[in-house]
Amino acid sequence: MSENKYLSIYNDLLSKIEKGIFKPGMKIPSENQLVEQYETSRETIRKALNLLSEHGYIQKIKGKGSIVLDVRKFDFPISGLISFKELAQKLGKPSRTIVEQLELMKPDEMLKKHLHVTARDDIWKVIRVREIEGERIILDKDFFNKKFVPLLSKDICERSIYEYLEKELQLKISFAKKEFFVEECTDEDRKYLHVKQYTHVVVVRNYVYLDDASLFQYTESRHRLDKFRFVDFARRIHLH
Amino acid sequence: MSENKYLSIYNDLLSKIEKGIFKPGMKIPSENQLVEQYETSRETIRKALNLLSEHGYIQKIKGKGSIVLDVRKFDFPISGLISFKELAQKLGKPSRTIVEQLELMKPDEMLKKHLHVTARDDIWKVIRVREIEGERIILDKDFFNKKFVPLLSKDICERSIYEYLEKELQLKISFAKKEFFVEECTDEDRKYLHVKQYTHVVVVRNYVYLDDASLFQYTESRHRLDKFRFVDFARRIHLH
DNA sequence: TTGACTAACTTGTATATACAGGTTAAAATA
DNA sequence: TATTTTAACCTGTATATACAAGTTAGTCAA
Repeated sequence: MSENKYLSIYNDLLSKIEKGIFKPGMKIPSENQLVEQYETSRETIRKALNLLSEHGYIQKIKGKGSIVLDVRKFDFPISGLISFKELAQKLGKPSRTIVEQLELMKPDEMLKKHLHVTARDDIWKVIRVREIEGERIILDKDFFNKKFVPLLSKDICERSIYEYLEKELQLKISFAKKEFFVEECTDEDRKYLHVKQYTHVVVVRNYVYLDDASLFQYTESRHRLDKFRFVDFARRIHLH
Repeated sequence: MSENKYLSIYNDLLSKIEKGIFKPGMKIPSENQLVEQYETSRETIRKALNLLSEHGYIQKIKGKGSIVLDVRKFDFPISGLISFKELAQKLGKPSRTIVEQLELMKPDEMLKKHLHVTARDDIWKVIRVREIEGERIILDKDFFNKKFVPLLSKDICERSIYEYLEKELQLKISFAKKEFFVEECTDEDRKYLHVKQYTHVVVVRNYVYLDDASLFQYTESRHRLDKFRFVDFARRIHLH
């Protein structure tokens, strides 16, 4: 599958945790045992285990071993970089994406600021509504610099833009910065979303960067208050 | 300072980024140059650089080097494990902590569920209000298992519980899981916070774990809508 | 029986080496 | 001059070794 040894070991162990072969509270095999199982060196095993640890799947305890953490209660991984399609698949709820707008435009002041572009650049603007169990919950406004994304179609936007960007265009999405806050409903929110009686929406500003640290996408994701949920895992660094 | 080589290098490079000695967009010295500067091995340098990369301070580019990312626009690090005291210091705004309640109690059903305790356990309950620039913005409800925290005082709660736990009790706080959502204001919210006209609050459930993966603290942090802000950094894993 | 010690495990850190593969600029060639 | 090649960098991965330090269970002695 993967030509990368430690990543494929990470993936293998992760799937064993997700499938429940390794259960929460349980010890996974020691580093030396894994060295034998995967026929590799200890450092390679440690790279895989450290990734699991950083992402909150295991806890390493010096002298004892690694135990599996309980992730089931936190099975809503908006944290990290995951597309709506991937998320919807994990949730297992009937969901749908409706493309409301798709056009090439010149950047306004807001975009010049958020997407670091000039008036000469062309920008793809995509407005999509995410429907979960028949309710219009999320309004996604995506902006791409045409320099990185020459062509977009309604069909691509309905399926998964990420899949298109990574598989077709071979863009290497590397990291994202997210900013969360709450804002009053705009007319646009009321137009596209079923906001019910709510006066506010949760806004997630998402800045997505490529491999070479160039900003190529800005997304504003507007969530209906009552349906918003976000989960985060963080480790504390002790300087000792 | 630190007896740990790669962590002290991480810290040193981090402070150079924060002080602006290494500026955003700039290349930091190559791994081999850092090997000479710090008189250590390349793997040790790489451990420090990988930490910086995971935390969003630098971007490593194969064949080229590592460039400093722009963190100034994201200078509100609620992400990660940071106490209110540490946060307030970074913000540089006048802030105050008011202890509204401090008592030893038996767990109710909610706590039995969230703190994984039995009816026999004693629980410290701390209710504090965080005031920023004179406004009551955040309501923190902390619950500690007495097994881990034998004694608490009003004085400790006003200063920093974390500092007390880590420095005095030598507890090793290791990781936390956070859950964000929006909820309708309760009477308690209205009693303790200046909620203004708002009908909802942002709730952050915080589960804090020690070194050995034991859950020792549950916190419910209730933020006034308009003042809530959260920032997140995430990297995408490519299986290649 | 109790307590101290020891041996055999565990993970954590530091080092060295080798090679793969991306980047860049200078040197060689057409 | 324009293009190709090469050499010297850069980071990424994989391996091996050594020792530090925490945990555990069994052994031995008081």
